[in-house]
Amino acid sequence: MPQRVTLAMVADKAGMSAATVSLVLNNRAKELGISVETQERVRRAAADLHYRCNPVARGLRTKRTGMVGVVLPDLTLSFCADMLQGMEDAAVEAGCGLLVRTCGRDPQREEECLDWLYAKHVDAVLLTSFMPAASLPAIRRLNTAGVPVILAAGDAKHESTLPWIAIDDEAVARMATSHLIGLGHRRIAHFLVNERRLAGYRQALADAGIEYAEKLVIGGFADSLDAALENAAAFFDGPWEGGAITAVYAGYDLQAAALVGVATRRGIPVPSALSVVGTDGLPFAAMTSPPLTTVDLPKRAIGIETLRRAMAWLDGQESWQDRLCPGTLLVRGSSAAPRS
Amino acid sequence: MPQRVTLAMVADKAGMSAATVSLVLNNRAKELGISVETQERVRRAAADLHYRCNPVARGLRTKRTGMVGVVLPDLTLSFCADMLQGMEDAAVEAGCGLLVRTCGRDPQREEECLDWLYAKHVDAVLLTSFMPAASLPAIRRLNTAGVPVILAAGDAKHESTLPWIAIDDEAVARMATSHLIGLGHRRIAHFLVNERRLAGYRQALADAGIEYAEKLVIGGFADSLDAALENAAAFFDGPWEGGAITAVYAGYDLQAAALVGVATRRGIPVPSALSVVGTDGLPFAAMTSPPLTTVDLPKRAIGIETLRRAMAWLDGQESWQDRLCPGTLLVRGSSAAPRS
DNA sequence: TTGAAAGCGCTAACAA
DNA sequence: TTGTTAGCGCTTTCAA
Repeated sequence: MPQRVTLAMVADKAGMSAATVSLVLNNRAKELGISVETQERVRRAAADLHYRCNPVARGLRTKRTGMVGVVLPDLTLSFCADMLQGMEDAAVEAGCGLLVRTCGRDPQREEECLDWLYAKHVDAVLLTSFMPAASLPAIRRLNTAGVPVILAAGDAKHESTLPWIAIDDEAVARMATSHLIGLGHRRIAHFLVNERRLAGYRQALADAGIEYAEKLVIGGFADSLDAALENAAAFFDGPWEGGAITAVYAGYDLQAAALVGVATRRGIPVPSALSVVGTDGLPFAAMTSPPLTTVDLPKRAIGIETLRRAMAWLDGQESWQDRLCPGTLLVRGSSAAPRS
Repeated sequence: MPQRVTLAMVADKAGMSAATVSLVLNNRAKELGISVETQERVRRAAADLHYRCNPVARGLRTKRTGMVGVVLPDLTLSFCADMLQGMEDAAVEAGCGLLVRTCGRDPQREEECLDWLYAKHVDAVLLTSFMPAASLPAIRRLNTAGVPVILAAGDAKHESTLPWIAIDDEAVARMATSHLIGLGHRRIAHFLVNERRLAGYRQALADAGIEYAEKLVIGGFADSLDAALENAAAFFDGPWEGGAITAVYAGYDLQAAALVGVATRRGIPVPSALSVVGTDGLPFAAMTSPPLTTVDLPKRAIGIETLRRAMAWLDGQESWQDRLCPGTLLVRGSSAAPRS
């Protein structure tokens, strides 16, 4: 197991002191007026030896590890995985590493993750949380140590106290609902996700002069296919009333897909007897038959944006531009005009 | 921005030397015979001050960063994301961190990722690669520095030269094909994934005394839905011959789902006119109608296993038990006996 | 324009 | 049984 190449070895080979080598390799030659010849010698030696700065030693001095911590609920959710991929894209660009941790939906584990990242001396933390309130103490601990924590696509409740990048849920829901209204639907049910999507749904109705009816709003958020199928079955057995409702803004793709599946199985043709619109843009939304009309969410873009914000903060540009990201309506086969 | 607590501060508070504190906190008190009272004092002080060892400083001394590098093609693929989640599960258990990097299907980027992790001084690397041959130099560089590289669910070609944990593709394909044969199918097409799955498919046929026909094997691996749909269309226009084939072992869920979709659209009932079996156990496989019969792959388990192997290696247990992991047949709606 | 020296926080010989 | 000492490899004044 041969030694890794150190600064001292490069200095030796170049016949320079380690200090000079360090300066040159960190591109501070210009500002300090180091002779071009010296620079050449140093770079040459470094290249010859394939020198790579040891970030551990550097970190000890500079108090910067070049690593950003990421806390996510679950990589198994394609939403999270996509966002993480975005963060990774931006991390490569920024030259930093991503230290990843998952915590399910457990606030206690979330706090543990944050504390663990604190101990690891990451430079910043990107957090996607359903309830950041619970781990506020850990967040504050990080902040106190100078580590920014940025909320990515998280719950809105703490948007005011923490920097964040989020999905414009209201616009997303409005877009989906308006699409259905534009097709001619008037009685549109909504499967609840959160307050903001509900608000968007209501707004779209209001804009079109359609009266809001509470009984058309269906709760019981499903986080598994089985739960979504049950919700769907209950819907057809109840609120749907054999056709009184001609369209559903399902709020999220899992539920939307379940509705399409159950409808098909019950001989209710989609979209002719019932239009269904989801939200998320998950892969399986394109695989149902008919394929799902949905609002694609910019998961990857949010990841990129969040990482960039963190880097900007570390560079001293505290331009805390919190941001709402829009979605994109993908019109596919599950929505159409109601049959008259 | 208050100082973080250091060992020296704990030593001060406990009225002990830093060395002693270090020893106690690293649980080496017993072996060195440090008095119980001293231990108590030290632990108490550490707890009072909320001391957390600085892994950067420790890393500089011990040459261990407590971080494992992970190189994956793309987190957007649920296969990769699931495996990463497994690695994370095991990493938490092992107390180490995961430094994640993606490289697409680009061998050059793969090599860059490996070199980057080398520079970061990770303790081990877990690699999922379609063609590890290309980055063998980078792998050797890591090995030379004492960093093990373990192949997770990768290509088999280099299984002999690198430690690996892989999917038992042959068994998986045999399982899927045998399921169809068991239902009574004799003319079973296969969409190609790799040599081993093909071998498993052939073996199942041979076991049942069914003759292998090359024209039933269909190439053109699809890595996008569109490509898979095209493949499916071509299949129905060609080899299927209006019903000569009663079943397909599609080799991977994306292709299987596309076949089901296209069949449905063309009025070919699944499974009564055509049975379809996939492999992967991807989320969308449960959302097609009918839901897909598939062989679920133990993505998460592979992730766990790979990380554990890496830790075992670092602990000096070089028990290189390379391992083939089996899949699990999930019988759902897309497969049934052929109508006679 | 370059080098010498100190020290980041920790661990591991070696002393005591 | 505990403390002293000497670095790990790097950056950063300060001095030359």
